[in-house]
Amino acid sequence: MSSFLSDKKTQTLRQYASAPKTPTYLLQKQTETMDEKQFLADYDKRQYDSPLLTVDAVLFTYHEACLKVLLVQRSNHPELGKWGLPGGFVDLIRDITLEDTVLRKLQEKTGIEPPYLEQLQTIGNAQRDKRGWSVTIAYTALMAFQACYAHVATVADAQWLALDTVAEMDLAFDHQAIISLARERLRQKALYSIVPAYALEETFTLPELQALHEALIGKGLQKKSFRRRIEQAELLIDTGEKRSEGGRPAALYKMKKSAGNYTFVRNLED
Amino acid sequence: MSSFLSDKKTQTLRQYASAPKTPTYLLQKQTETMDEKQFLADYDKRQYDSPLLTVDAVLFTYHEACLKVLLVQRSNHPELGKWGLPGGFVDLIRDITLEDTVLRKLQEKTGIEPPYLEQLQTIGNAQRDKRGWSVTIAYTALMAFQACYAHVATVADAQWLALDTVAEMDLAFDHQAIISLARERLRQKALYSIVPAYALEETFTLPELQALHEALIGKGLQKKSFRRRIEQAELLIDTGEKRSEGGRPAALYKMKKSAGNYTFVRNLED
DNA sequence: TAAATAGTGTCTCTCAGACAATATACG
DNA sequence: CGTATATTGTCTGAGAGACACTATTTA
Repeated sequence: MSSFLSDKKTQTLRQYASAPKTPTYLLQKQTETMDEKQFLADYDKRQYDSPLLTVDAVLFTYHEACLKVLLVQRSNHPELGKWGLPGGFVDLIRDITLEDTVLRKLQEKTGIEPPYLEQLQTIGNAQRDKRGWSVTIAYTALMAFQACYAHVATVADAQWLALDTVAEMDLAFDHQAIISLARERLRQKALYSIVPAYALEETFTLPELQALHEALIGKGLQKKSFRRRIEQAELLIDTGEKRSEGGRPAALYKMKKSAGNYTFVRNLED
Repeated sequence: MSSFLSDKKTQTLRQYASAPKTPTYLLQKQTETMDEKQFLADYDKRQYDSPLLTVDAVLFTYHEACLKVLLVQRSNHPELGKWGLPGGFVDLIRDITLEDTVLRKLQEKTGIEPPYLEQLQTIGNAQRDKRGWSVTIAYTALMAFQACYAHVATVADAQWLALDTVAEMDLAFDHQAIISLARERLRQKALYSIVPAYALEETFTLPELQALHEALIGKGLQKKSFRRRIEQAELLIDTGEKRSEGGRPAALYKMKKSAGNYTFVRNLED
């Protein structure tokens, strides 16, 4: 606490080191607010040439034993006609945060807000967009296929595409690389969390969740190990319902509120 | 592969769905390049009001049994006089990537490039800067204290401050929160990697590294466990040198090239 | 009953935690 | 030698991997 006070003192002193000898406590309030008001009034951020700023989302889902990602076909230059990630510009009036921007864009395409949204990475350089220096803040999102299928079907330029298919396509900008990055990060999460469960319906079976993790990790997992760790961490609630897939019916679970934040201390084998 | 081709076809067809009946393969090349050229010529990104974009770095080091962060005192409005993170605007001419921007800013203050630099998080909202909608791409960086001490001493507005001291200060913008975020992330890394080692000199002892991890985690660690996992993963090179701290001299190690990327499958206790 | 899918029992092996024991400096 | 710090030995326990076994459904 004493270090705090002495730091504040240093701060104030340095700030007005070369100012006239008026008592600091008077000078401070006045000049500070005046100067700042003046500054903000004069300030026009357009005088600084700044990079183009966009927000993009890699929205995954799992449907019919297949990882899919939502793409939209570009209706504007540049890269007109190519498929790419849903995204766009920040609306300085309507959006309060960057998440608002992503959610708004995803809402337009899917009709709903994804239950999982996390910032992935910001990519910015001089070459990724022909218009010049450009920055995109990329997000990873997960949602159930059924929850938005009807709405997506009504949006002419939006479509769920299997990841394997997407890998062969010529996407806009560096969106192919961004998808790879998102997938790799999600693969990691599959090793130490059950975050991928957000790509399933609200209730799901354990074999279903395991299959999703296996698809992400690219390798089979031991049923026993998979169940054991989830049971011990008490991440799921047994709904009591069952779902049959031709054999013994499987128990239907839903996630506990905080299940997405839980991380196992020990990873699954890579 | 066939799905790839059919996708491309869809793409082209959709793109010119309402265009005249000229053969597509002719029409495509022409109109596409023409339109795009025109578009890029007309394009002036300043016509779109976009958020203010900055880059900031949380640069940590470990010196005298103490975690420190490099802060600079602001010499401009807004928040003039307050201490904050080193950072600034992208130089659209000189910087090719966002990393260039951070490295340039850190170079100015420390005289060197940090051996560890990783994107932390991008924070963007309407309130964090009085000038309006503002976005900062925050990075975490680590470097040795000695490597830059001399240069930092020559920079009047830059200073290493202990994290405990910083926690009590009134920093510019949301920099306090960004530092917390960076610290928390580094704490996590201390549980499953030896990334914190980049905050030490190029050669260091194991007790030294352990002390750093303990400072980050906020809890004592078992010497044996700590050494064992590092030895088994073969992350360090024994330089053969020793350093004495009053008792038995400790072996001096340096990191292998890829040691920073290694993650243990099993975390230390939280 | 056979096939299919779900779920369990149990052994092994790896590795972190605990802590005692030993090693090598300096005064 | 006594003190300080570094390094090792070794036991315990948690939890993942392997895989065989049991359970519950449909055809």
